[in-house]
Amino acid sequence: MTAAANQSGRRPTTSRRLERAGIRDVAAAAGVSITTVSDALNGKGRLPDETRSRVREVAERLGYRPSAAARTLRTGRSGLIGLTVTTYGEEPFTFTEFAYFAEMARAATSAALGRGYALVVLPASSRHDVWGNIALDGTVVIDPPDQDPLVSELYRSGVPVVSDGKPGNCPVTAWVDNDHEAAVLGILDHLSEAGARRIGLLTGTSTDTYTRLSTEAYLGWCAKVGQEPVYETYPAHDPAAGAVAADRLLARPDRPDAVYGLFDPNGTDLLAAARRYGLRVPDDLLLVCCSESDVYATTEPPITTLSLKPRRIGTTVVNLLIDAIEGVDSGTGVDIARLFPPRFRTAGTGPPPGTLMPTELIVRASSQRRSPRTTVSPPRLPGEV
Amino acid sequence: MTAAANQSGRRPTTSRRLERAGIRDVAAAAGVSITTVSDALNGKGRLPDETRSRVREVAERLGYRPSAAARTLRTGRSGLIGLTVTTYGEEPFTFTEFAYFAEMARAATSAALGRGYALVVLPASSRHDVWGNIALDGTVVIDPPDQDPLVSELYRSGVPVVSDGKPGNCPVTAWVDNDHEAAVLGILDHLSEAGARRIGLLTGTSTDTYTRLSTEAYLGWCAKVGQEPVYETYPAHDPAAGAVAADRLLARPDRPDAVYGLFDPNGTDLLAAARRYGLRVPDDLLLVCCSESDVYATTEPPITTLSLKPRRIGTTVVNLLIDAIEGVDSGTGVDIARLFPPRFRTAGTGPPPGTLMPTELIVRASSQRRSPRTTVSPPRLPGEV
DNA sequence: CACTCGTGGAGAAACGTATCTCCGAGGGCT
DNA sequence: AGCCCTCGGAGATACGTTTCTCCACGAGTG
Repeated sequence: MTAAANQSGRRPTTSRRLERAGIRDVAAAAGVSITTVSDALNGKGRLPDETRSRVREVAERLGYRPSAAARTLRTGRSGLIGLTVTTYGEEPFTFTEFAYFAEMARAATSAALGRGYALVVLPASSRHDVWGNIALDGTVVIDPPDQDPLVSELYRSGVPVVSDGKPGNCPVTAWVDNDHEAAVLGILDHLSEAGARRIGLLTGTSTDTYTRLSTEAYLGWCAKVGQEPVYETYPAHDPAAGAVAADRLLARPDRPDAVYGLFDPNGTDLLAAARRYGLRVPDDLLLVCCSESDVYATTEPPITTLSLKPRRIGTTVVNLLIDAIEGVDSGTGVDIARLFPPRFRTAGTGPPPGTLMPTELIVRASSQRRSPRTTVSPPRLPGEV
Repeated sequence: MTAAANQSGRRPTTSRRLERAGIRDVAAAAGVSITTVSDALNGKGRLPDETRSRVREVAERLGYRPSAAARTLRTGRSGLIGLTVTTYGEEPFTFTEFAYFAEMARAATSAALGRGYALVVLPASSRHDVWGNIALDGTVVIDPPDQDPLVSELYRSGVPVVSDGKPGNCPVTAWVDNDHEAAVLGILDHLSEAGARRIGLLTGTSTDTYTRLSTEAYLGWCAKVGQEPVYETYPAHDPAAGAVAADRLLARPDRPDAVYGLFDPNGTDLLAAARRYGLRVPDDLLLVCCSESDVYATTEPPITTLSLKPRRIGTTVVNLLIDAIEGVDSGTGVDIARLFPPRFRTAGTGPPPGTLMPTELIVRASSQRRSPRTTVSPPRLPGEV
């Protein structure tokens, strides 16, 4: 083996530490060329099965593991996909803080792995330039703000970017988002049907697409049905502010008789606020909030939630991204037409193709006037089954 | 520029597509050698500040981004750390399913990023060999089972491995774990002091360290105080089985008057089972379960939980791993003595160094006989703030 | 004057793979 | 007999860094 290695003209160093076997060593041991080894292991080239299996066996015996770094350098593919959330905060890294992110990230990871890619979770910015140190085939960006410099930088360096959340003004390869307008309108209609006369909204101050589109849909609906808008805003990343805003909303003189909260904790906050003001849910106040958490199935009363189906989003985003990565290939650009079937594409010329995904309203007691008699805090009597 | 590139003797191809600027291009544009560029950008070598800044400026102007792949190939460092959970299931990828994993992974990610590394979440196994395709500087393994082939393989190929959970028979570089024995004994004592006469245990069937050590501690305690063990086991990854096991435990003729549940959902399951059997908590049944979820702060009654402090674990694991990675350096092995101060090392000769971290018992109403009168569902009176 | 020594920097060898090009040897066909 | 075609495989190059080695040169120094 040493002879073979030297014969191939390298490792002139005297101190032969134990090193991982390279493709050269396999070639020498199998008595073939490097090309043959590469072809045999990767199933390329034209080789008789006998040679192929022999090479494979030798490689196995030597414990040969191809160097991912070398392969990446050569092929330009790393099999790595970045996942980042840019909007919410910097360091504390709110990932998995909200159930939405956790679910979405999990689905994305699974989808990526299913296609042979791995996910790297990255912050929008960090002290060390981690981004520059990692070879990424593409990036998934969650909720990019307008003019996100990170996205622009990535796009400029040729890395495909697919965003979760319709991008405001970022040049992304593609995007996926829920149909927020339809979702909000659906909820408002649902609440109206349940008897709501004045529907309030608990929304955020940030400018991300979700907040913006949802709020706009609400305002538009108000204008259409002739209701005066009743809403409170707060910085969505501040949990304490949410409770305060919920309180404010219910303290208004024009107190709504139904509220939709855009963020996950709004449900409990609104419920608590309602209790403070002596409002019974759903009798005096109808409640819906957007959340992926199943704790709302067991609150008192259970709260109707809007699910954004983060699993579907995560899966779709990753698949779109990988399609783009593998489509870039040798051509000068992406064959977008093939990647995104028209049925899912928004009409338009220049802007990147987007996919709108439906949401799901999980109707529970909190938004039904005539609900199966959910008593407020039923004190179950000690007794038998 | 093209002239410069050709002058350096490459790119004989006629079709000059737009390519990312390489270090050569920067060198040519700045009128220095490649070495100088590399040194200037990496702050190595001996260069006058003037040269350094000039090179930096040229690189900036050209939008030069060093190739992570090439750097990795050359240096043998990728800046990537694998994170994997081997025990629980295969495909569904239970990550972030339990709050423990989510918290731990988040802390690990943060800690890694803080030191310039990124985390890659990987499954114990997948169809595509993702492991082989990624250059990993090290790996964090959560709860490795005995004789984990993955860990062995990693260790054999020289990748440092630090495990969360004391490894049974795996050759890891280091490990971190909670002091499960102390935790269980503490809980049992706590329950005894609260008046428990017969303490039951809800535990798992799997052989991971956590389950094993906890169960052994329980059995040992029973033997010591002379109580007959009362416990039920179930496959921890099956949520439905947990409810059934909880029911079994409370249906026994030798029904315990206090129960400790080893897994996150046990609290709600036990609570539900207690209701079914008409047992009041904590009056008829004391309850403690191990969980990171804060829903137990708002259950009826609030349930005492044991927190494994996953954030601390995640941070420690990653720091230990990076210490090992950066300690391996050029020497033949790790300078372990320097990395792990004696105060945290378990005594022993051969086995890998381990760190035991404390847990925290969050005492709530469910484990206190004389609790501050937590009324069942206090109906707050309608009124003002 | 010969010498060392520090400064600033250039050259070139890896790192380990994938792949493009090319080549020899048979074998069948005309 | 000459020619082409396919099979099986070898050689060499490029991917883009980092880093080891070495060199030129000017200034002190004995």
